[in-house]
Amino acid sequence: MKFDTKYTSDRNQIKHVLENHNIRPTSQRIDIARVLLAKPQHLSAEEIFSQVNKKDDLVSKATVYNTLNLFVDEDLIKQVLIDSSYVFYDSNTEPHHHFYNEDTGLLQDIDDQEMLVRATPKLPKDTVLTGIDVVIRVKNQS
Amino acid sequence: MKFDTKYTSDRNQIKHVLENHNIRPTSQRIDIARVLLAKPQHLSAEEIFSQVNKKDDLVSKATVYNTLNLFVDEDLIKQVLIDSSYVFYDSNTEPHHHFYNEDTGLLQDIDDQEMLVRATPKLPKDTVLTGIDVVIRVKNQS
DNA sequence: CTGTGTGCAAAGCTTTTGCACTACT
DNA sequence: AGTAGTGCAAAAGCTTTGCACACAG
Repeated sequence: MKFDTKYTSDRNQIKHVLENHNIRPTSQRIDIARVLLAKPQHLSAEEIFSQVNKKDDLVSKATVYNTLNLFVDEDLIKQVLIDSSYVFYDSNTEPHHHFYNEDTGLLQDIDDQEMLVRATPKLPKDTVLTGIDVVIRVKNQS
Repeated sequence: MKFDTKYTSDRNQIKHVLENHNIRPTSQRIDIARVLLAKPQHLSAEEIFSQVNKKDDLVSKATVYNTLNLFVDEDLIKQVLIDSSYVFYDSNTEPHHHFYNEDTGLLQDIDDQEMLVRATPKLPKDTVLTGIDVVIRVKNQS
């Protein structure tokens, strides 16, 4: 698979990425996207908030949350649910799954080629598939 | 597989179930377990809180949360993470996976025999498996 | 009587809402 | 000038903490 060109720190490229996802590129949104799109990564809302406001207080927490929800709705990023009230935002929107280390809190992608899910259950009546989330939980060898 | 005998509404049986899981059977804990163990089901903390306090206010919200965490730690129930800040507590602790209907919010078990997961990725170095969570998201046919 | 365990009010989080403001048309 | 979109303070909601009380040894 070709490397997705959306990863960048260039404000102008980010502006185009946002526009491609039907998101008006305001300065707050560019600041937030700039943190997320620096590379494929998993960040919590809190981490994004503090990275965005590293220099000065530029963007409020409410805006960070609302913007992340917007990005998720527009398929720019994905939510990954790991732990009761701990949500990660994943800049990689390709279908993929995760390792979660319960000791360290580290979240790690599972290489697509290594993961084979034969999920063949009949869906409930009159429903269509929207996604499959797999989290493999591990802990450190004691 | 034999039907798990832990499902019951009998206070005395519940007392024994709690003791088998190293949980002191106080009246609050029996009230909470009684709601969960009535049958295999998925309930949110809020639903459990209101069912427990249906008649009078018997158990505080803090105690409901702390008790649910205790039950999870002692493997009496399982947490299922579905949606940003929506945690279900599942009285079925057998390994199994879930359908989640995004339109209705309904959470449904996937029959073990219908679900075949060939998860063969190499675990991260020096870690051991603790669990695999699969959530298949569906929506109503439009 | 002492030490461990328990329940819950209050505190501390995380997330959403409602509204003043902005900026396109 | 009107209307849709935006950002954020304040509100709401969820979960944990810390401590007074209860209970077992």
